[in-house]
Amino acid sequence: MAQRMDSSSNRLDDAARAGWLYYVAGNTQEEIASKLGISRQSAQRLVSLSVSEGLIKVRLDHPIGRCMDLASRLKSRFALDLVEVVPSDPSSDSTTIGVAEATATEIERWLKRPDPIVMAIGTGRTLKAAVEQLTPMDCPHHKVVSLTGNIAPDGSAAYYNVIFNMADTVKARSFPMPLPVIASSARERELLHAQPMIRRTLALAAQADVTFVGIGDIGPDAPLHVDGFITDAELKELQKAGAIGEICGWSFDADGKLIEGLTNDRVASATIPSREHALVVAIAMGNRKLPGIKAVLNRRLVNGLITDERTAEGLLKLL
Amino acid sequence: MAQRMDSSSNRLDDAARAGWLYYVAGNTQEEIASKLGISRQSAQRLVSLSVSEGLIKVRLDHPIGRCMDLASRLKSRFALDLVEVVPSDPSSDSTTIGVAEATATEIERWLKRPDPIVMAIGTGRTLKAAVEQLTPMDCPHHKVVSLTGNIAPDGSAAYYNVIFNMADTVKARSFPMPLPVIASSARERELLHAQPMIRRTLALAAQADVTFVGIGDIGPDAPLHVDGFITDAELKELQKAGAIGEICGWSFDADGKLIEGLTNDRVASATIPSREHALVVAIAMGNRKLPGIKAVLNRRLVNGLITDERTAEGLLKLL
DNA sequence: ATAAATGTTGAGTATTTGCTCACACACGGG
DNA sequence: CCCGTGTGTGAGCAAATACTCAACATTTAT
Repeated sequence: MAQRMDSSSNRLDDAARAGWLYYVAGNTQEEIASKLGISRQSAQRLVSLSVSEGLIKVRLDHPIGRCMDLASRLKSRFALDLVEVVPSDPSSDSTTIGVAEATATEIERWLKRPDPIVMAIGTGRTLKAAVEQLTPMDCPHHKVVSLTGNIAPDGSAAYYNVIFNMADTVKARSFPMPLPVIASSARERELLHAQPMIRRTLALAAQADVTFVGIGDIGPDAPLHVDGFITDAELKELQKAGAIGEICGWSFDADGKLIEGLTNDRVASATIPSREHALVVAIAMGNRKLPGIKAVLNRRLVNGLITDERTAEGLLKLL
Repeated sequence: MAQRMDSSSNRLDDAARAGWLYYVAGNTQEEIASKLGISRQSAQRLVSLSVSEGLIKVRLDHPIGRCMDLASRLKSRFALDLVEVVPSDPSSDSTTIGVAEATATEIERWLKRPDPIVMAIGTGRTLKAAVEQLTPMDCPHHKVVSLTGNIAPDGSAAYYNVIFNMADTVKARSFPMPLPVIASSARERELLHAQPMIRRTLALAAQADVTFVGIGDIGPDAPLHVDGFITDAELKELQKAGAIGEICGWSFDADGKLIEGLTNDRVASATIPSREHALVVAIAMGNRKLPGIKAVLNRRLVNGLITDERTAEGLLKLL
């Protein structure tokens, strides 16, 4: 007489059945056990087996599901600690929509902590949009320090410096940098950085617990140039030297390596805090920034990224 | 300035995120809580929301998954309490493969119970195959009662009567019916049923806790005819009267209604136990039996069904 | 403007689940 | 035939999860 089919396939069948009863039918493992005439533990093992054997597939039917999938791939691909991928709005070419809100949420998450932290903030349109999304809070125990100078070339306050807005909204102690973004000479930068107050601010920035920076591109519409921090000639020189992006004014090439000389000799911003000791989050989206983001990630300059779906896809596709 | 997007979509987003972290990334709810900066309870609610909102879809990548899906549809469609759908072997046209094993499993499940039960058993090829799959056990506390006579027209033991095989294998107390399947006349049936021993057996069958019956077709190869219980002429008459299937010899039409007169006046089998008080499981598969199964289910003659994938599909497709 | 209705939250608690361990049983080699 | 070896099993326990409740916030209706 035909013997029972071999037990291994039987076991997988049982596992499938148990998994189905558990995940699809919503049975408890004890119910499954009694239905299958086995002990609860065995039911548990079967359910667990159905998962480990890959019989059970869960998927998330929500736009955000895709985002989180991309996020987790970026995370492992670039050894990141924090990745937020927000849904892309196909009908918008804004470079802040979504990421601004997400960044605000992430900033608030840090500011909600009861223990005092030091948060460093870069500059740029994206960060400004993010800070505008912040909910007013009361965080006198936190310190917010700017990584970049807040003086525009014409002597006015740099429009995209966000430290004041931020400090206002969240009532934290703020540490702006009363400096130009790019000094007129390397010598001037040394002098400025030698001032005790600036030194203290720079030191504070260096020990930030968390840092948020934007990434600028060095294309024809480079923000550094559009905002008047660098001249047409300086932009061209940077491009010729291979610069494809900048963070807080520090230009880097396609490998994420800082350009030697040129404007980098005069950038008055604090150096980007080390990702070794803290969370350094880059916020950037859009095709124009793609090569810059790629370079930053490859070079491991940051360990956090907030971007959108489309950009995330681009990053992963570019190998 | 644009306000935060309305909270309902935000909430669903969070739910999706939580659901993703929970089901896809395998985080614990406490981890999710800390990552999202909310309380553990809120994380639990979000996860639960993601499920109840249908954001999370689980599916089973195993042949049996389809079976259980079919089973659950049959269950609700025909108000059944037990449905087993086994995978179909496309390369086999056996009418017992799979269902035999499944039936054996189900029978064993009942026999494993420590409290004494009464199990009624019909007859037929399918049940015979099922009983042959039974694992030897020791169940002296249970009673197994046959629903049909075990005497073939030529006076020999009916081949497909399974009560003896079964009792042997599981060591249960057995109650066969020393009767022909179909008496020679209505009057003879009355006399036979009036015998005290038969009456007791019939009474026992009527109070069975669980019943397993096969379904026979009334086509050209009707088992009743092939096995010699009815003549060619009787088969034709039944067909003309609209019979399309039989259980334990009781013929019924496409609505599941018993044929009046003809062989049904002489069927010596016990009446099929009522599904009101017990589990009555029909075991049947194959296209030939499809109309019969359909009729039985529509008429609610049984509250259990063991069949295969293909047949289950057929049943659901036929309206 | 007030009250009712609705929804959200955290705390506490009961239930459910995952894990470890010791043991039993079958299989295959010496 | 006996003895590893390895697989499966159940008990017990720790962790994780689901549920209930009361308080509070927010919206809606009068």
